[in-house]
Amino acid sequence: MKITLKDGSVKEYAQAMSAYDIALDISEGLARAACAAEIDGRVEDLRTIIDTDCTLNILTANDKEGLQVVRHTASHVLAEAVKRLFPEAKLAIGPSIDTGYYYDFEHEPFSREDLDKLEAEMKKIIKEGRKLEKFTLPREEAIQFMEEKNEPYKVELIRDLPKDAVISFYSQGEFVDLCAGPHLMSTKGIKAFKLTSSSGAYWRGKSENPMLQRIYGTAFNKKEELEEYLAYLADIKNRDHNKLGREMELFTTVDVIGQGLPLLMPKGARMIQTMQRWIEDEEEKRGYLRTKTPLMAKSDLYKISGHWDHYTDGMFILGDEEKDKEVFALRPMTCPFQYYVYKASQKSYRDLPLRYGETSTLFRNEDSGEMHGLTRVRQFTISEGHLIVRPDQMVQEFKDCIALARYCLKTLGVEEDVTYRLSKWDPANQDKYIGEPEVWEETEGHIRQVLQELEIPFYEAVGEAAFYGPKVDIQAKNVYGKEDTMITIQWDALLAEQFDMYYIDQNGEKQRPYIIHRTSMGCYERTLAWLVEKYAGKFPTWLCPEQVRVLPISEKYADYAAKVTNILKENGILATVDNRSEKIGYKIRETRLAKVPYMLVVGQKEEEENLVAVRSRFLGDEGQKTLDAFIKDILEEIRTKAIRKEEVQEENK
RNA sequence: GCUGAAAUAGCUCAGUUGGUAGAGCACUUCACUCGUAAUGAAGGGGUCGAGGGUUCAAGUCCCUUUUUCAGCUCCA
Repeated sequence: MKITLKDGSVKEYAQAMSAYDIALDISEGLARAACAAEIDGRVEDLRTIIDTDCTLNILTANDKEGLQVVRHTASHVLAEAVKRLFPEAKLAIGPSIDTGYYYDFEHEPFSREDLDKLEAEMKKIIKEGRKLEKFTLPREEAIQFMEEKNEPYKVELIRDLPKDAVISFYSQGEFVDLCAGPHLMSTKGIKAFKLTSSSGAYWRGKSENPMLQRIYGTAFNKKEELEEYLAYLADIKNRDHNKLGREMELFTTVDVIGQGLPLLMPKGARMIQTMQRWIEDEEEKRGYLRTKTPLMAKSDLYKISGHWDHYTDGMFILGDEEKDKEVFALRPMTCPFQYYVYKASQKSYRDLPLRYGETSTLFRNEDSGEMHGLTRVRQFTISEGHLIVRPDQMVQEFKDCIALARYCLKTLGVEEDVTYRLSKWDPANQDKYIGEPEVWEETEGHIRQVLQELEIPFYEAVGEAAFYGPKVDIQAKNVYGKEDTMITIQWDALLAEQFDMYYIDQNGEKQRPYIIHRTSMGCYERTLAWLVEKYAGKFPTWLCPEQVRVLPISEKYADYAAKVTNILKENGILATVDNRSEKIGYKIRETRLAKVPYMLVVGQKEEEENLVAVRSRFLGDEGQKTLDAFIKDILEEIRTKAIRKEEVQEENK
């Protein structure tokens, strides 16, 4: 609820609220309060933040901001518990995060048993109902205070604060922490919490800094909410592509093949084939020309492209520059290969734009700790493309690339699940990039304008550009909330120069083209992973590696089942038959667990009348149909790439 | 790359202080010929991720290594 005060005085309001046992903490520009108060005869747990404009925000248990205050306070309680049980630990930082909170400590790694002990200690601290009180110190005294407490990380934090900053601390009994707040007034306000995990984390997020131990926890206002959240965590594990994708036999990994080199099994490979055929045909319709270029090249090529200077760590290099006459590298991108396709003949301004597309396998030597399922791998295949365009065509072509990307997202049913990022260079880190600052500012401005004209909501990120140009990245989150780039569209006004690409204009003069680097659907492996998690394995029919399974009631009807299956296959439908001598219930169970959209049960009745009994994932038992009618319906569903929202909810027995 | 955890049958997992490797599912065979989420019986299957060490004896203890997971860092 929000209350605007009549007289505009926080202090007067504070007096009035004291009737409700609400304590106010009035300081620089902002007043904060938190309490348990009785309102309208009901006791509610309230946390309030009062702005100086005297609008009172009462944060109840359901407010996101209120919950973050609870969590931040829980992190202080955690810090106190650690100090009590492990006095030698040094404190770093402990903020609230989307899913809860964490606190970093300099200490030996914590075990699960340690976390359990810490939870018990936190419970005690909460029960003690410690009052949180804020006080401030001048800079030098604050530094001295933390030095006395032997907290070097805190001292470093204070030293980095602006010279004129007011340095605030919160105490809860004998435990004091450097903190800007806000906090609950009492530790009693933490109603339900849990320490979820611990792991190493670099001090201030820099890998050259010492590694601290981070303890993650979460907190909620009600026990039920905490339990719901923990159940949710367990549930999303079942959608995790890395688990479900292996269970469904979409992919696997093998020790002796190596990290980041997943094997796509028949079902996963079939899904990728379906997507690849679709994308290649769609790009053809949009004026793309196919190329197929080598997976490796001499180092000379990468020296021209700039990759040898900017990206050798990320490449697989074959050979040794000192010993070998020629050194090769597996390609980490397709750009220069397609440039040489362009350069193979002289181009007129009339030839542009030229849109080259390639289903391109790339190799990137990711650090060993980075590999994950199908989303971070060392070899992957991407719907890559480069558009060579005249500067006057650039904006329109860039828009068309975005339109193609959006079409792909819409068709896959994921258009609502992405965010658009304008990835810019970092002016403070210019040696990571090529080209002049003015060019960067200008091209970033063009992309910004394109996004605005298309009315696409986006955010901007410094330091995320390619070394040759800014880009639009279309980002998606996995089930755990971790973000990955799915699609990228890059504006490149520089590489044509490096490769001496040109076209002849109306006046017979050489001109530099611009280049758009883009993906239409992105990387097939990563997209597959995304779809597994989006649909929990229950893919739209057109994407399913097995669309129909024919189930004869008994072996007597095997011939009819085989006939039905063959007719389906002749119609391009991915169909299989289960001829085992199992009961029909058993076969149905297995087919459902395999998430096959349609099963056709055939027995005596069906064989006699040339029918099939349809049971689908969407509607359950759909009754008997002629085979022709079924084929007509499913082909229409596949042709339109329909995404059917309805699913029969049945228990996993 | 860093920190931590893990690796036992195709899968999910059990395996006490070191003393002859287990279950369920799956698989194979046989019987049953079944009408919409698990028919019954029997059987096969393991250098306990790999390499080295300690010991009379190692799935178990130690070292190295590979892979997987969580997190950090990185991701042109």
